[in-house]
Amino acid sequence: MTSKSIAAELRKRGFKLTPQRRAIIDVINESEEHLTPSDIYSRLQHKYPGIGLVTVYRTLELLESSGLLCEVHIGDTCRSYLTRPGGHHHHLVCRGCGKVVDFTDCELDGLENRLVNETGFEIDRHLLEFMGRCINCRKNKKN
Amino acid sequence: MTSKSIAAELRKRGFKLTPQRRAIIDVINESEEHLTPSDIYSRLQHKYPGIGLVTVYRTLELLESSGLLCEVHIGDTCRSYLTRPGGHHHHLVCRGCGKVVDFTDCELDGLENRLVNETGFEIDRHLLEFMGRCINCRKNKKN
DNA sequence: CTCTGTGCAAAACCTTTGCAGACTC
DNA sequence: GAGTCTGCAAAGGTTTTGCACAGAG
Repeated sequence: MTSKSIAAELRKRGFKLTPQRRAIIDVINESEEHLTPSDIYSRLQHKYPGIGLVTVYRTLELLESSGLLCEVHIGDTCRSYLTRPGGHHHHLVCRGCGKVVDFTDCELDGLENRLVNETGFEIDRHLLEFMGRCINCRKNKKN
Repeated sequence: MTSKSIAAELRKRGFKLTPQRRAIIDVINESEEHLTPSDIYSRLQHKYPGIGLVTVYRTLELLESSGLLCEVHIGDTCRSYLTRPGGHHHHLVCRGCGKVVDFTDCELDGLENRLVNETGFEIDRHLLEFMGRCINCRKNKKN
């Protein structure tokens, strides 16, 4: 998702598009990795000093509740974010460099139906992530 | 996994089996829900007062690194724990009451192979959870 | 202009660490 | 007994909140 379309989406929902929000979106968007709030904050210091950590938190909450960001769970922390390609998708995360590759088709319908039948649950969401090492980290040995 | 076998497992690894650890294991084990460290701490207060929150944290770390506990990610917090049935398995979590049902066969080999081929990643782990409402919460309307 | 957003400071949590004494094996 | 484990206190982080001012629409 481009930062432009995120900006448009925000406007559509009646939120203001401030330079701070734009900067935060840019930082997340330019990264191939998933970023924690402090990651984002420290990257902002270089390019857009003066933005407060509080603003980062508030912007992340806003973007997340609008469905414009998604979380990555696998790995060390559970609070790291990515811009969302839009729609249903899942992540393949590199444990070396943190790079995230998305994929969309998760082939879980059969399993989901079976679980519904067996348990009586009503299922409305699932979380699927793979973790491993990306091709570069495998070559470099380190990481 | 029974608390007895967890205790045995601990001993096998050379850890001491203190009353505090036993109490913490019991509390987690007796719950159908996934529990956060403070959940566990507050349940301990009733039955085993005097145990410190610090001990809860240390015991959770110990149990987790021994593979005797596992985390639940979907939902509000990412730090909630369950005793582990042992071996590869996944969770189906009720958003109403927090109840967790395990299942083992995740049918992800095909998908995993495809991702390996397409991305060059080496995949060593995956996280799969379903969330919904259990049969009781559906009946009760509330939750 | 209005009303949302920001930054600062501080509060509220959550989690980890250091240390002396207690307890398991 | 030896060495791990616990509890307390305190430190270190992270996240949230209150409030006055600034800035987007």
